[in-house]
Amino acid sequence: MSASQIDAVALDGAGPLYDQIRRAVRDLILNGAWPPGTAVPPEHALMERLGASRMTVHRALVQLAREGLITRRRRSGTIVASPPASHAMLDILSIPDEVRGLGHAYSYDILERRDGRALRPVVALFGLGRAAEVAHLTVLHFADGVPHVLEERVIHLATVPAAAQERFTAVPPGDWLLQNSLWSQAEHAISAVAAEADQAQLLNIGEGEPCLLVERRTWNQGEAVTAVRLLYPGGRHRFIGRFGPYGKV
Amino acid sequence: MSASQIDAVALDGAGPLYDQIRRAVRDLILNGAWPPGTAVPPEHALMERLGASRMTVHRALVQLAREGLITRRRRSGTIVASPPASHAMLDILSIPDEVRGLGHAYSYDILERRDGRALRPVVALFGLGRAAEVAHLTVLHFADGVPHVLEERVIHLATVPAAAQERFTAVPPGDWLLQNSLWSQAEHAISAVAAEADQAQLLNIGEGEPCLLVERRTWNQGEAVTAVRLLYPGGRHRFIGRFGPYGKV
DNA sequence: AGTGCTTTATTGCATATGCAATTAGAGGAT
DNA sequence: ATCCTCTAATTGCATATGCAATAAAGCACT
Repeated sequence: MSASQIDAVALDGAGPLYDQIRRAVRDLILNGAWPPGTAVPPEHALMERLGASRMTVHRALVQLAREGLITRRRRSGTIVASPPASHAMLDILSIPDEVRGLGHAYSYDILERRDGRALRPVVALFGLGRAAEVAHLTVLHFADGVPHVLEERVIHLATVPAAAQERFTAVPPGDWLLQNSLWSQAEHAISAVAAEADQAQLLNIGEGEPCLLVERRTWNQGEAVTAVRLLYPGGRHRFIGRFGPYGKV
Repeated sequence: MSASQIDAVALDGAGPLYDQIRRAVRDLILNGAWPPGTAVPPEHALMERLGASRMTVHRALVQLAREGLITRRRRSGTIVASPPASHAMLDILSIPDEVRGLGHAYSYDILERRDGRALRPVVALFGLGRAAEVAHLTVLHFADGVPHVLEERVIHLATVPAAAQERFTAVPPGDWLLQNSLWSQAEHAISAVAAEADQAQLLNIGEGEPCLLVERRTWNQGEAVTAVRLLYPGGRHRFIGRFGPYGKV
């Protein structure tokens, strides 16, 4: 832990001390200053730096650990955790994982790629400026060689400049983005639609057959990152979630 | 707080003391011994009863408050909270609320009701005994008079005996169950299907049109409570959720 | 180099103490 | 009764202290 890292922890004076500490550390993690794997200063160091008692620092860190942002081990210390790759009711962030989890062999094919100015609907989707540079991608994912899901994706190149050079030959764009970009907020919508002719052909189903459509938009600190539409053949897929009265189980 | 209520708090000796206390109180809430609104003993009372220090009791209760099971106010004390009526990404537990939230007038119609022995598929759904008594209900929900969602429901009468007498004239069965039954676990699945002829007619859409199908099963302490299939016309509905890398936002 | 022992840094847990903030309820004044 | 004030019950927060558990790091000996 370098001096600059511990000096970055700064309180804002608002609310209880333990919560100021919790938010200070949380913000350093969420905005990328402390990427996953970074060592969080030990309680004694934070204690000195912040002039708080150890129990107060402890309380803040224990809470962050419960929230999953950090991992703590006796003697080893505290490190920033890797964000979980799956979420709540929909374990669909990584399509390779999803397919392999079902016991199938995974493969994918980039059908089309076009980089350039954002089209009007994309601009509307994110509220971008008219001149925003984006990458448009169409990807078909297979399970045991059978079409599994059709992905149409837009990546905002101003937010993820490295994507302009990336060919996505080894890793599909969704997984690549998980590892090469930060995101702080996402929104998704689920609906049912009838497959259009070209989509039906790609997915090897009949035109008009019901499909699950998952649309997801992702931002980092208010800046657009990516938007994706995933079209699943309805007969073959269902999303399952379990929960209790007070939240996920 | 009667003596019987505080005497019900019992530790199991497993793990940290604060966590034993947390689980003891949590279990009393989840299994219905302390229904919503019940006063939880003040910290001093629990302290004496359990022989723990106030800070330890405090830690357990603060955590339960963060989890949403109890509400605490200075001087007033601590009470058991009402379970939230909506969950995670899918705010679909109360259809009246859902419809009104969209700005429409809500109404519903019980199309059919049949009480008796569970049919074979229902038995399989829940793993019930062959002789289990259930209520089968078909309900159509309207938004501004337009069909909104078709509900097919099964209620396990052994778990919710009061449902046998209830006519569901004032409150639809989903909402009635929320208020008149306990549940500790639920599972739901979302898929896309084509509307069958009779369903399409009820929903006033074309046969074969894509629909979102939400299937939910609910248990209390391992005993089946209810199962429901909700069929939403696909063109008209989408479920939206927002979340961050570490969970719901 | 490896092997086993000891030291020590770090977190986990529980207690005791004190004061602050909130507000229900008691009691008093009108 | 109504309003006001005061009291006291209850939770919220921070500190200080001590010990336990864990495991990394160092060290001694082969």
